[in-house]
Amino acid sequence: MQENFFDLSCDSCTNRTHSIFRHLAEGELHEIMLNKITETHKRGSIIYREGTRMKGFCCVQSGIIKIYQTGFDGKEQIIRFAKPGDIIGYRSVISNEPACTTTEVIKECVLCHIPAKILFNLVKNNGDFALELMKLTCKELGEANSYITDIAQKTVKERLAEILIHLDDEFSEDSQGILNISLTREELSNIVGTATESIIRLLSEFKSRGYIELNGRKIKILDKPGLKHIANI
Amino acid sequence: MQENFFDLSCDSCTNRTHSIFRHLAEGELHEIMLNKITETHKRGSIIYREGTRMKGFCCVQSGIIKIYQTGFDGKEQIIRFAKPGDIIGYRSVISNEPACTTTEVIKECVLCHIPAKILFNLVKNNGDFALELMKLTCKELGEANSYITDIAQKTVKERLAEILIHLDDEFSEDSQGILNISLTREELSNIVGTATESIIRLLSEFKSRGYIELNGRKIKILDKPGLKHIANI
DNA sequence: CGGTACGTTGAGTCATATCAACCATAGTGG
DNA sequence: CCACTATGGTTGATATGACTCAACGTACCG
Repeated sequence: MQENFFDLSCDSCTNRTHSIFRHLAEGELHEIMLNKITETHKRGSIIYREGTRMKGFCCVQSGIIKIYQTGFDGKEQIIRFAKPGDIIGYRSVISNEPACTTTEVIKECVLCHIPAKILFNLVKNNGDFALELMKLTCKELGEANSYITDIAQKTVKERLAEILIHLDDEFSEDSQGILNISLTREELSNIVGTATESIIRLLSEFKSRGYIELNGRKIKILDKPGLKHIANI
Repeated sequence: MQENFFDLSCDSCTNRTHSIFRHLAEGELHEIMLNKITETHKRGSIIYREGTRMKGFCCVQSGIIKIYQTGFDGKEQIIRFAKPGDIIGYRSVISNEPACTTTEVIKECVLCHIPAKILFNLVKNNGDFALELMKLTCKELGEANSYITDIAQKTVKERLAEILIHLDDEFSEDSQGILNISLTREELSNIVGTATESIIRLLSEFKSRGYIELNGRKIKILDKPGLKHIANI
């Protein structure tokens, strides 16, 4: 973890225009800039753990973070990823509960840490921001609900195909189908909710059938419609 | 569906003090009362279906509603239940997406239908309400995340035990362990995410081991700690 | 050069789904 | 009033998807 003394101002942050902060007044933005701490975190470092009382939340400036829960036997279940423009930790801040997820850097990232107080003030005093944040949460909730249905009803093969589609949508703009996120087989299995060996077998099946191309952790989607068909979407 | 001409005023609604509306100003409450429509819905009736564009949301005055998603092959996955004091449909209103769940009455209920506009105004103009609603959404999101982990990692037996615990917590105050909600075996299987036959077999196993007592759809919890142990919680 | 983490493959096992038959109950219509 | 039908519940037999275990290959790193 390394503190940056030349913090990027939020004004010039290229993520802001797509983020939750896009409608803030100048004063509000200024308030954030005065109070935020910007840090670089290396791959593998933990931002916060399950059970932590959060004193603030984070805005992702660059990099990728995996957000997971630890199950009874210690197996991690990846809930989602955060990428530039996303915020993490806000859920626990708002509901004032200990964090129910652990967040770990999987691609070196720059994070802006923002105190809880600022979030509360924004929600209370800026109706548009409150609505924006509500929309975000509601969207996440909808996705979580859909994932419950999927995991409960679909086979591992269908789920893997679906996850590949989602990863492609989220992480491979203009890269011709190469997933711009590097995951171990075990991490893939922790998204899908299955055993590592199952993922390996299914990936090589998808490869042999021409749906994907494999090169270590690089995965290239060759036949997206085909995968969609497998995934029933 | 039957309209009640003598709507209960929100002032005197006994649910309000525990609900999202507990901190509203008098004027805001009055605004709701002027615009709401109160209706009685019989068991089995659908309040809204997946894909519907919502023009408002509902506050549950009495009864129980099941909220589910329909999977690829038509099998329903029950996401949660709504009981007196809960609100339904607000997620789609806020995120301005078509409803992603279907809601069906499982115990005759009285619902207050409230226009979307009122919800937006409250979020925008009443910071405390916005915060309260955010808290609710964040709590639901946390629960959804936990359920993803459970469904992905626990066995059917563990999940059924856990669901029975949850149903007991939610639906059997002062009824000595008798679940105050009547569900078919199929509905139980649609919560747990398994086949009806599996539920039947497991319920009779739990019964034979003295964890529960069965009488048609009436389920009585005899050994809650035992069930918690099975569920790993 | 050995160590550690990750990836792969095969074989065996088990939990759970599926299929099929049957019973109980309640509501329906002639 | 009784056959008729629909719905829900139960049980047993069978099939299979997915997990587990074990062995081994591979690559990177200090």
